[in-house]
Amino acid sequence: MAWKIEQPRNGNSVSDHVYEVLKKNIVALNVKPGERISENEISELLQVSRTPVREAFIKLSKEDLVHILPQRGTYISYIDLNEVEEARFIRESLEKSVIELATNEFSEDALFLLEQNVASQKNKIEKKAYAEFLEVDEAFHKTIFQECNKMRTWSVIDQVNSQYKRIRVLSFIANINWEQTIEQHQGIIEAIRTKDTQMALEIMSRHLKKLNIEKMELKRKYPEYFK
Amino acid sequence: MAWKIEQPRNGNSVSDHVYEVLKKNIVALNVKPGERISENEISELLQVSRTPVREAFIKLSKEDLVHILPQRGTYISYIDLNEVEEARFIRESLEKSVIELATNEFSEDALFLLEQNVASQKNKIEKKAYAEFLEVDEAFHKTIFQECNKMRTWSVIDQVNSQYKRIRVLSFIANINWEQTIEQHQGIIEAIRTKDTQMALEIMSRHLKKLNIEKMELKRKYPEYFK
DNA sequence: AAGGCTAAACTGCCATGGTAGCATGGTGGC
DNA sequence: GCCACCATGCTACCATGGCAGTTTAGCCTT
Repeated sequence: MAWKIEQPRNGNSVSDHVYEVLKKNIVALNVKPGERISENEISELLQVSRTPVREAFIKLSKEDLVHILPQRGTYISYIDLNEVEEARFIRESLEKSVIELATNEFSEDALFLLEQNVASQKNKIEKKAYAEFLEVDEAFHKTIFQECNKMRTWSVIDQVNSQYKRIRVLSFIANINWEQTIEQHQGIIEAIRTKDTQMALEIMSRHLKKLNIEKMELKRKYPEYFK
Repeated sequence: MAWKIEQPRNGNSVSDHVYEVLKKNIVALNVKPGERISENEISELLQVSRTPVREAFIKLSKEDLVHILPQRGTYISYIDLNEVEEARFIRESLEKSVIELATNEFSEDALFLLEQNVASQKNKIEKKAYAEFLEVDEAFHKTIFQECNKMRTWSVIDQVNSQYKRIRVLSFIANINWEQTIEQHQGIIEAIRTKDTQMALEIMSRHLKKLNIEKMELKRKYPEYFK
């Protein structure tokens, strides 16, 4: 129930703005799974009419972040481990395909960007700025897709992964080891640089499978968030 | 401009109904890329108010089937070969990952379904029922995902592929050889049965790369549909 | 005290009206 | 003939009202 709504709408339409505010709050677990929200409630909260709110609900339901029951109510979805696993499966498949491209051809400039990014990651961890770390982490992967000219593929991942971003937020709270994540990122850079496809595939695989180990533990610790 | 709107709405909401009617017509190329449509026009055509039409437009724009220019108009998207290629890339990646699962474990019942499906494919081709063939073809692939318990992955493909379904419709008109497609389907079944992962991967790869060859030719033949 | 009924209070859904932004076509000035 | 200007008519966007279906609360009956 601790909504954060302070962000301004940068040129976007009202509808997009509502969508983004809601999405951020859901993913950051500011609003708990199972909680009921309504068009009226949100429209008052954000001082807009019900129409854009409704449109935002529809978009969110397409990503399974909310669950609309016609004439009954709209609820924040519980985290569904089956769904998270399939999101991970999809992501692994696509990331592997792209990293394979990356080990064949990758510009120096983009490599530099990745290096910079990892430096930033270390910085965020030291400062214990976990939320910011997550963003930088995402940016790392996104950069690879960008350089391979596969931005649409990235947007597919981005969509599917709103699901499991919530799990990563939980990981923070549970304090999983981040050093390993950064090491893996450095390994990926190295593999791209040396054009070692096998190495890249293997690291990426392990990198994304980490989540598998965490999942069960998190569900045990925070059962109220799960289905 | 030859809309087909006769289908009844089966329990769906009005909004979903409008969405599906529009999507089918766009994919089937009943309405040409570049053409302008408006909330008013469609709402009159389907005898509903503008709200559900607008919601349908938003959904379609998420799949890049239409292009919304705020305060200006909404246009049917041209077929963008770059986009089609990326859709193909995504599909190849995911289909390969799933077919690998399928060669490890697949029930007899599901294998039987696939056999039946291929029989149906032959039938459709003989009857020259091309539109129906496309549906059965889709069902073939869908069945594999279903058996592997990866329906969400399928829905990702389904979404991304509305793009290139339009190309397949064009393929009909151009009369590409369908026998090869059916042969490949049979090959996939055989590979699953014998648990021959390598064979399955290779056939699937060729199966989906067929489109690559057709693309350029189709663009040459029907430039008015392309960007 | 417990169960059953009704009415009020919700929900999301759809219709409709108003508005700002943009395209277009025509007019007047040069 | 050319161009700046403005009126008109379009668009998607958002606000608002009414509605049918559902939940819930409270009263009444037993």
